[in-house]
Amino acid sequence: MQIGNLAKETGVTVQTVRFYERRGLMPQPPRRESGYRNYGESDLRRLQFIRQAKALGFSLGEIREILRTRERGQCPCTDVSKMAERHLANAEAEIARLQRFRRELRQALGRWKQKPTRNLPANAICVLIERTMNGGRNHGRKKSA
Amino acid sequence: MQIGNLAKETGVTVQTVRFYERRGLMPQPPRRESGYRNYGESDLRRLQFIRQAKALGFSLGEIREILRTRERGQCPCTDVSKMAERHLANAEAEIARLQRFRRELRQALGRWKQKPTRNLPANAICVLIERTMNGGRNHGRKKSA
DNA sequence: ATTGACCCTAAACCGCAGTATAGGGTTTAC
DNA sequence: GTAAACCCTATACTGCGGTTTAGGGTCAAT
Repeated sequence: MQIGNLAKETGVTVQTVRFYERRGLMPQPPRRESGYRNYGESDLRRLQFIRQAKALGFSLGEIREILRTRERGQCPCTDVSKMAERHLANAEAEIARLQRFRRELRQALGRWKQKPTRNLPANAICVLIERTMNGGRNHGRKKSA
Repeated sequence: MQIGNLAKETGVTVQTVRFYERRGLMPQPPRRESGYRNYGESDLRRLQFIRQAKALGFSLGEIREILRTRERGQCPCTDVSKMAERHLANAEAEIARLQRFRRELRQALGRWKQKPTRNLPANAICVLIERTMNGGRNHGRKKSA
């Protein structure tokens, strides 16, 4: 199989396949006399695996280590489950962060819609943003560095 | 005020202040004969504004445009509220994406814990990841490109 | 007059995961 | 025999928001 077929089958570009090879995720395949890469079925499965792992949040570095472990004949699943637990924790932290962020944005927008900018003080830049300082209402303290 | 004081007051580094100047977010302040930048109170407010806008999800490019609008004497709040609505929509899409992602990871981990890898088929790489292909259960069809 | 803390510029580098460009060779069909 | 469609390498560039490095100059106190 040529690199173009492999790429088409898995939904990546030809450059990406070569990029994965440079990064050590895809093997250096045998070549024809012309220098063309020659891939087989296992390369197809491998590339599909890479896509799926990426979709589950694994970085290319992690995927490379998973594949290397497997190449040494070991089962990478225990390591993988640890990584997955970490991704899960990260996702949860990120969801929480985004929810706080969403709340803050909603409050800022809500306040501004209730009372759209009438007279902007000369030293103000944008009330919508400035009113969110100090926790959204003006009774907080500035975090000291 | 020297750049170091300004930086300390606002919790950024000196390099970041200079970086914001290059990017057009901070003004080119007057200099002493030695070349030292000399900042005033309005620069302090401006940098605090930049920090807060960044915390609300505005990019440096957006913040620059907000500040430019204000410098032309206009009120940027209407533009800002449009940007904020967009950030809100993005945040919501991202929350939804992360929630789907979290569910998929949880399912993958749950399945694997129920049935930790016994015998890995020779052509498999990692069941934990491979079982998530085709929608998590093996009765789907591969998405055709 | 020297030490230490501060300041200056220009330019390169970081992570991440590719994407693009330049300049060339091969294969296949007509 | 030539044109289209494919392949090759090496290198640079993207976005984002800075950070780091190299190589200096200035200011205050001692």
